[in-house]
Amino acid sequence: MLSTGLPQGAVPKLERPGPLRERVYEALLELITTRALQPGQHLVESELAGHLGVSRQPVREALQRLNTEGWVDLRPAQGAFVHEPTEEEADQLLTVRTLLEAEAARLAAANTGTAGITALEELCAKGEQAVTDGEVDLVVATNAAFHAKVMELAGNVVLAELAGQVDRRVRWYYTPVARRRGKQSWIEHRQLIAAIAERDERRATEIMRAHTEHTRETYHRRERDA
Amino acid sequence: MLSTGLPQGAVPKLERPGPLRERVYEALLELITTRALQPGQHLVESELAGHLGVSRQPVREALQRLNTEGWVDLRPAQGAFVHEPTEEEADQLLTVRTLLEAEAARLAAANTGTAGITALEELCAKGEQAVTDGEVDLVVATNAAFHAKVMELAGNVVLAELAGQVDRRVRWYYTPVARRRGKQSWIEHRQLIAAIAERDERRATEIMRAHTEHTRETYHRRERDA
DNA sequence: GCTCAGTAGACTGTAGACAAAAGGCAATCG
DNA sequence: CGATTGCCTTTTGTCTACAGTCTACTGAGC
Repeated sequence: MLSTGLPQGAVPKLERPGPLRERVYEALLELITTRALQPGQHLVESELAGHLGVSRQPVREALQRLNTEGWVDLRPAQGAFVHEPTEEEADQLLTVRTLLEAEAARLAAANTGTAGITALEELCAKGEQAVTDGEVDLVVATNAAFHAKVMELAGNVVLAELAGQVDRRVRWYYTPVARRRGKQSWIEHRQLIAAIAERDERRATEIMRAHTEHTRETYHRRERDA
Repeated sequence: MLSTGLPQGAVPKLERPGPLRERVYEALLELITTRALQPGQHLVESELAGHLGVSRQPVREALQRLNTEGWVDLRPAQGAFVHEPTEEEADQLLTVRTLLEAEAARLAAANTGTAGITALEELCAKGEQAVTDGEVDLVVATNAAFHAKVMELAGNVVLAELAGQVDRRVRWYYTPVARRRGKQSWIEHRQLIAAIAERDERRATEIMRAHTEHTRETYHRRERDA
């Protein structure tokens, strides 16, 4: 037992910077997803290293990880290039996402208690408020949080990890789309919550499947309009 | 046009050693999956480096990749440890595998032509032969090849990549199990081929789902027997 | 005899240096 | 004038060295 009078939560383990490669990884991912680094662009290690104020090594390690996760292509003896998404790949990725999210919805319906329902409703309310306020960035963030919460309630760590990666890439490809469908999206979220609350696995699966499929449709509609 | 009289296929691009980190990665993965490196074991970089005849750097990079793929746990400032699979994790992994394989079966049913069917039948025949001959290792390898072929016929690269990783880990956890169910497994494979040939997506999905679920049951039965 | 502080060892995290390979450019030969 | 070949620059791939940190052991004090 600690004899100090310090409250437990107040000293959260002496915040340490964490491995440098992690921070470089985060930074690069941020730069890629925000389009600061454009698809196809050649990433030079020494350049990035100088720009971030670290040596080449952490940059290398971050690039390797980004490579295995599909964000950059690492051509041997030539360097790293920001991955260029193709139509086909985006479609395939969305198919997988639909699959994972639908399963998460099913598991969430099977496991979730009242506490989880409440949390989902709060996120939903927050998102709807953001839509009416027209705060686009907040809408997107809350949407991501909502899906993450469903994934958490599913209680499958492996599934969550995979879905996390797929989701982030999908969001990268479909950024312009996400901003288009605000209101309808949250109506569907409400339906999903209802299905989970009633522990109706089949309905939760179907609603989530339809929900993510709508994103695909919106994308293709945008394609035709453009 | 080349004016040399060299036959095109005879010089297959001058097989090059490939990046060192790749080979280290392959080597370590082999050592882990074959249980030469046991779960929980502490992997010291310099030790591995000396053993493989390379410097620490490629070993580091290989370990990082193994970490992101879930084979080793990388505790900060302490080193790499071979991941110790838990009951829960194995179960979750199997759930995800069922999901991915079932979807692959569905897509394969939607896309596959006669050529693909033939290839599957050949693999199936090979597997059945191996079962009757009692060549356990060949059975396992052919089984993996069969599933990989289905995944290829599905034509979804993203799905294939995810499934490849999940499959390999599942096979690691369930190695003892895989050797138990030989004959029944290939009967189910035959049913799957029939469903794909008839382009019956729903039936293909269900057969594959049942097929992978049987693995889980066999595992739990083994648990009780032990 | 037990606990705790101090110290030594080992390992990782990071930086810097060197060698090898690939691509581009210019000069030269047909 | 065009194609080819050789050189040069740039960038990666690998190795070695150093600093920070954690662990485990030893010895002294209670």
